[in-house]
Amino acid sequence: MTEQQVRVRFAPSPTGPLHIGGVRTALYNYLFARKHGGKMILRIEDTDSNRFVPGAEDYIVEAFQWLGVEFDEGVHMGGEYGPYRQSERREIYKKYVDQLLEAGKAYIAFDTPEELAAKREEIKNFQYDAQTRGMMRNSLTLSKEEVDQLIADGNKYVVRFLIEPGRDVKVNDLIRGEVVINSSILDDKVLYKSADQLPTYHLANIVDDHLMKISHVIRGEEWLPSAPLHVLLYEAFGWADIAPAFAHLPLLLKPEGNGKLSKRDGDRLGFPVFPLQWTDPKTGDISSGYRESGYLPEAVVNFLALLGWNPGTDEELMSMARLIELFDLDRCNKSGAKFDYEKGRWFNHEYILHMDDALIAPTFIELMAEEGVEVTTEQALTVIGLMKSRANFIKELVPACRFFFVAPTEYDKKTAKKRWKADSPALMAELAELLENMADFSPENQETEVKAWIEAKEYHLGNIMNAWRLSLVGEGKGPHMFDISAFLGKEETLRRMRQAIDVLPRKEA
RNA sequence: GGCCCAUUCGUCUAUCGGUUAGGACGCCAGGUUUUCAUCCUGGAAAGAGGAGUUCGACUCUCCUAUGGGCUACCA
Repeated sequence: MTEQQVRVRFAPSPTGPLHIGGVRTALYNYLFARKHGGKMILRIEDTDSNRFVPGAEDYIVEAFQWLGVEFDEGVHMGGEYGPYRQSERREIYKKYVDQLLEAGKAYIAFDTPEELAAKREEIKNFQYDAQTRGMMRNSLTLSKEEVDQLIADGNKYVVRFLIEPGRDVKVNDLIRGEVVINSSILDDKVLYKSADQLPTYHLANIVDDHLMKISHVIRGEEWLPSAPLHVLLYEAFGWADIAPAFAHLPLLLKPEGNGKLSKRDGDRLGFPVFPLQWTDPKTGDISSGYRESGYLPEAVVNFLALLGWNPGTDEELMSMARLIELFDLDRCNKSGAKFDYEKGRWFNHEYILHMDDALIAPTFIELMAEEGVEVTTEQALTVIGLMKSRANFIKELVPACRFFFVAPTEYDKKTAKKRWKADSPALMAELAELLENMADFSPENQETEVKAWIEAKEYHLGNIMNAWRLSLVGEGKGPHMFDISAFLGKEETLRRMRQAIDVLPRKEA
C-alpha cells in the first residue's frame, strides 16, 4: 500500500462566528497536515440555506489569518479541487444522488415535515427506517407512475439513504479504536432535498471528502454517532477501501457545571468563546473575541493545543512550529476537557513576558493614545520593559503605566496611611534637595548617591523609598524607584515630590 | 427513552501491570526585592464504586454510577 498524501479539511458551516471548539478542531487538522507535509483545506458547508449568516465566512477566514492557521486550498484562495463552497457544487451532488437512486441504495420520499412530525407524535421513538418506511409515502411504497406524477406535479421530496438493518458497522477511529454500531439503530437519513436542490451534510460531506481526496477526517466527537452512516455511504459509493481515516476529538466543556461550551458561557463567565469579536447582523448583539480581549494569537494557539492533547513531556510553552513538530493524534485524549480560562490567562502572560518589547510597543502606544496620553516609541520601550512582568494583557499596561506620564492626582489611602510617616515630609524635602543638585540623573548614579546619603545619615532605606514611591506613583506599586525617577526626569520628579509634601496629610510623630 | 463515547488532584494532564501516582494552572506559606509583579523554595490536593483476571492493578474484563454526545428536510 502506497502512502497517500495527507489531505485534511476544516469544514465549518457559515452560521455565525467560529466557536473556540471549532478553532481547536481546525488547529489539530492544521498541525496534523503540517506535521505530515500534507495539505489543509477550508471548505464551507452551506447546504442549509435557512441558516446562512452573512459575514460568517469572512469571519472564519479572518480568524484563521489572525491565529496563524494557514490553508493550502479553500474557499478564499481556490485550489484544484474547487469549488470549495458546497452551495456551488449542486450539480456534483445531484449526480451522486442519482447514482445512489439508480443503484437502489437510496429512495425518494414525499412525506412532508408536517406528516413526519405527526408520525413522531403518534409513534413514540419514531424513526424513518426499515421498520417504518413501508408505511410512508416513498418510492418504495408507491408505484413508479405515482412517483413520477408527484414529482411532475411539483411536490417537494427528499432522497433518503436506504439502510439495511442488522449489520454491525465498524468505524475505525484513530483516537478511540474500533467503534461498532448496529445499522438497525440508524435511520434512513435524508441525503438530498428537492426544495433547495442541495444535499444534506452527510451526502455532501462524503462526496466532497472523496472528490477532494481527503485522507483524514479529524472532527469533533459530536460526529461519532453519524460516523457509521458515513462508513455506509462510502460503501454504497464503492469507496470503502479508499475512504479517509477518522479521528473524533473530545469536546470542549463548560468551565463549571455541565455540558458543551456554548456562546452563553462566555457572556456569563466573562471570557470569550470566539476568536474574534462578532456582531450579530440580525440582533446587533456583540460577542467578545480573544483578539479584542487582548490575547496574543500564539497564546491562544498554545492554550488550545493543550486542551485535549499533550506532547507526553512537561513542555507547555510551544510555538506553532514546535507544536507541528510534536503533534500526534495518538496523544490526543478521549475525554472532554473543561475550558480552563485561568490557564488561558497564564499563557497570555507568559507570551507577553517572552515577547519582544518592540512588538508590544505599537499596541501600547495606540491604547495609551486612546486614553489621551501621547507616548513616544522610546518611552514605550522603556516603560514596557519595566512593567510587563505585571501584565496578563497588553491593555493592563495602560492603567499600570499611567503614572509614568501623568502625575498622581490622588494617593492610595492604605499606602499613604502605612508609608507616609510623620518624618516623611522632611525626608522627602531633604531627598529633593539632594536630587536637585545631582549632576548625573541616571538610575545608576541616583542609586549610588541616594544610598550613600541614606547610609551617611543612618536613615532607614525602606522608610525613604516607600514614601518616595508614594510621592511619584501615588500608590505602593511599580518597578525599581530609580528607574521611575530617571524616566520622569529631575524636574518632574521634584515637582511630584513637592506636590506630595503639600497634599499628603501631616502626621504627629 | 434508545444508541454511542468517556471517567487520575478544583482544572488541564503524565502513567501504556510493579512509581513515595509526576508536571502545569489556580490556591496557601516562605524567600528575594525599597513596594507590587517577576523569580526561587516548599505545601495542601487525585485513580467514581463494586466484582473479577493476576504473584501484583490507576493501568486488562464485566457491572453499576456519574458526565458528555447523538437521536432534524442543522451542521
